[in-house]
Order: sequence, then C-alpha cells, then structure tokens
Amino acid sequence: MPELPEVEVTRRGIAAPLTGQTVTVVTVRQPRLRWPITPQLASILPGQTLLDVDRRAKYLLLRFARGTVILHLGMSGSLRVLDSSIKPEKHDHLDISFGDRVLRLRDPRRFGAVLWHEGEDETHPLLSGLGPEPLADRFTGAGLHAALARRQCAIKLAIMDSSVVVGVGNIYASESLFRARIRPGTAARRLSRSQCERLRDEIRATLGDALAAGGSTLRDFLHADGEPGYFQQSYFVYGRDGQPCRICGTPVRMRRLGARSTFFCPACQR
DNA sequence: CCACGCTCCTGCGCGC
DNA sequence: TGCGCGCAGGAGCGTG
Repeated sequence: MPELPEVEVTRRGIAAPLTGQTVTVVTVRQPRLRWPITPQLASILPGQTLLDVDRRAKYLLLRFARGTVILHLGMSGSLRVLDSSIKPEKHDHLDISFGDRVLRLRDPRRFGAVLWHEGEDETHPLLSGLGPEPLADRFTGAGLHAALARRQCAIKLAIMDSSVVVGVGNIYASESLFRARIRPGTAARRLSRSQCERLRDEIRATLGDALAAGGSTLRDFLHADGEPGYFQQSYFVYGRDGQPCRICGTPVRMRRLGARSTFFCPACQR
C-alpha cells in the first residue's frame, strides 16, 4: 500500500516527464472510487498545462492554471506515465492524456480519489486541518509533545492521526515506534518530552530511509510493466510476528490496535 | 474535544 | 487454471 515515501516517489516520477505538458484528453472508465471522480474533469482539464505536482500528506496535487487535481492512491492505487498507444487494462480507471503520453491511474480496490478543486488548498475539507509534514522542520518534538498532551489513545493510533502528523501509515507507525523503543500501546499523553523528541526523529528517519530506497525506482514510472514506485524494504518488526527481533533476538509480537495489525519487540520497546 | 466503529473494494490466502 | 469464504487496509465520517 502506498505510504508517504511511495507517494513522494510517485510525485517525482510523474512531475519530471509531465510538468509543462498540456492536457489533450481525459478518459474516465470507472468514476466510482472512494468518491466519484469529479464529473467535469473531462471538460475542465483539456487545454490546461500542468504547472507543477505537489504533495500534501498522501495527497498528490496536480496544479493547473484554473485549479488543482487532488489525487489519493488509497490502498492499491498507482500512477504511471505511458505511451498513449499502450492499451488500458483491468482497473485502469482514469487517463489524463498529454498528447502521445498518458498519466494512467490503476486502483484495483478503488479506495483512491480524484477530485477537482478551485481555490486555496486550505479551503478544501480534505486538506484543511492536516497536521505537519513529518519531513518538514515544522514537525518538532515539542510540537508532537503538545499535540499528544490530551490524548489517552495508544501512541500508535495517535501518530496515525493526520491531525497530529500526516503520512504515517500502519507499516511505518510500527517501524518508527520500534526505532524509538516505545511500546505501541502506551497512552499517548504518557510520553515524555524526550520520548517525543526521539519519536519525531525516528519517524523522520524511517520515512527518509524508505524514500531513499524508493528513489532508485523512479525510472519505473516510464515503463509499462512492473510496479512503479513500490519497494520492499526489510522491516524491523512489521509483518514479522514470531520472528526474532533484529536487535535482540526476542520473538516479535503482533497485536491488534484499532483493528490494525501492530508489531513490536517486547524486549526492546518499553 | 476525543474515541471508536463503520464503510468503501478486491486480491489473496486458506481450508476443503 | 477449483471454489467459497473471510480478512486486510487509508482515512473520512457519523455517533456517543
């Protein structure tokens, strides 16, 4: 599932070949994603030039003169830049064509979203109220500590809450907490200031490492086959229930937290 | 304000 | 090249 590093790699992968290109045709084959693809997209976009591709949380923001395409990949979404002659396959729901190249969205589970928005980002309900970007300087240990002060929920749920910090999904939540040596079930408000500093640093390091690993897959965005922007890392704890901790050898444990699989080392994490 | 459960959807793994 | 079932998962949203 695309987490923030994958989304950022996707952003770079599509921005490079498409920025400055002008939309010729929009083809919607299946509008029913998480919300319907904005119906007017096919009439609005042609003739407009892609000015830039930004990212906020896991939302990709395709900038045009008249507005922004807000695009989320959900759980199974992927974007590729292909030659227009390549035929769409099952689950290829949307094409934004730029002459002989096409930006193609594939999303088998259809948890993604493609919405047209005119106006400032902050005026859109999906973008207003988002917390800090984890890789930006504005995300600080002190700020995290303050955000957690009244939260009784498990720290893992808190860092997956987009009003606290954006872009930390299920995998990297477990990984960051392992690296910060904090139990996922700890009440958020119980974290000390120094633990928050540590957690902040490890969230950044975890996402940063994944981003670095994904950078090498950029070329895949211009290929027809292979999964673009996806990269299998070797995780410390995620998906490793019962296997030895890579640091101390103690079997990794799995538990449910907010209906999500959560992994931790009972010895390394207190 | 906060917490929690529901919901969307399909591929996959499992048991038979 | 089986079939039917149940789960996983991002994140918005409604409810208490």
